Amino acid sequence: MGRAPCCEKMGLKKGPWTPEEDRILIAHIKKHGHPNWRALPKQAGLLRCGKSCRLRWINYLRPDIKRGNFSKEEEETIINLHDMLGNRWSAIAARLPGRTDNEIKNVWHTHLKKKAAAVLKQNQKANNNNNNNNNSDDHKQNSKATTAHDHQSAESAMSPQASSSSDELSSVTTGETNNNINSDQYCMDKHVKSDHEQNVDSFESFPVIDESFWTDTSLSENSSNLTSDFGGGLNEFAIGHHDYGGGMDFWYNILVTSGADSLTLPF
DNA sequence: AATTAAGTCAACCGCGGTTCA
DNA sequence: GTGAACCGCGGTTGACTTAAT
Repeated sequence: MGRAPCCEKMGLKKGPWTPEEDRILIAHIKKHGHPNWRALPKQAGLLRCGKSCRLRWINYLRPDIKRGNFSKEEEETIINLHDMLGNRWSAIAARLPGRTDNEIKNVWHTHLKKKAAAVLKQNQKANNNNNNNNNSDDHKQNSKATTAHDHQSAESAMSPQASSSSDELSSVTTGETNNNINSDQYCMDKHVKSDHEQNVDSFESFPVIDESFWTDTSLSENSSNLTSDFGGGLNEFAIGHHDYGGGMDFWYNILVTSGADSLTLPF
């Protein structure tokens, strides 16, 4: 199927935006919104393609953009989420209010990748020491490492908090959320899991879950119980909406069932 | 002070998914 | 059912800035 070019190249401007262009774009969106990005530049009198306008608005001009350096909490959140989600920048950005996927992507490639690699190196060193001291732990470590994010390259699977067990998955959230989740909320997750604690071992032998398994928040946003046939030894999974209130709408549990067994993983 | 290398980040490109006629 | 149009995403580029020599 032939695809029309995203915009007519003739006469359209490229490169950095001028303050005047910004002003025009902001004024137009304030007045008319952006129901159709392709038509917008023409209506606004901008010599840009719709794509360029959209990008400029999303990444720079939107009023709810948070500018400035990333906090330590935000950086840790990105590392943890990247460990879980891989390069799904928009999904990561959805959990960091005011930050854009582009900004997060840049910060990852410039700062955090190295940081995470250093942590990995440290962990590997520590693991080696542990292995030398106690070889009987090997099996447990390895089986626990076989989780949903295990498909990540070594480069991305760095975080000690998020990568070692499902307990720690529950700590992966935004800096904002970290501030909001108190120990009781953690207990909620842990309690759910402890009900199934005796089942955990049997789930450790599950096949690696492909990245496509993870659903976007937008998908599960409106469904408190999204269930599906999963196959590959799993009969069903469900994504449950954790309503903590106070901005915690993006917190989910994942229920995985296999035969009579089931396990709820906080997400 | 001049040059080069490394780091940063805004913007572009191309692709896949979705919608609609 | 098909194809065109559109949107959103992730990868990449390249201009600019800063640090090192």
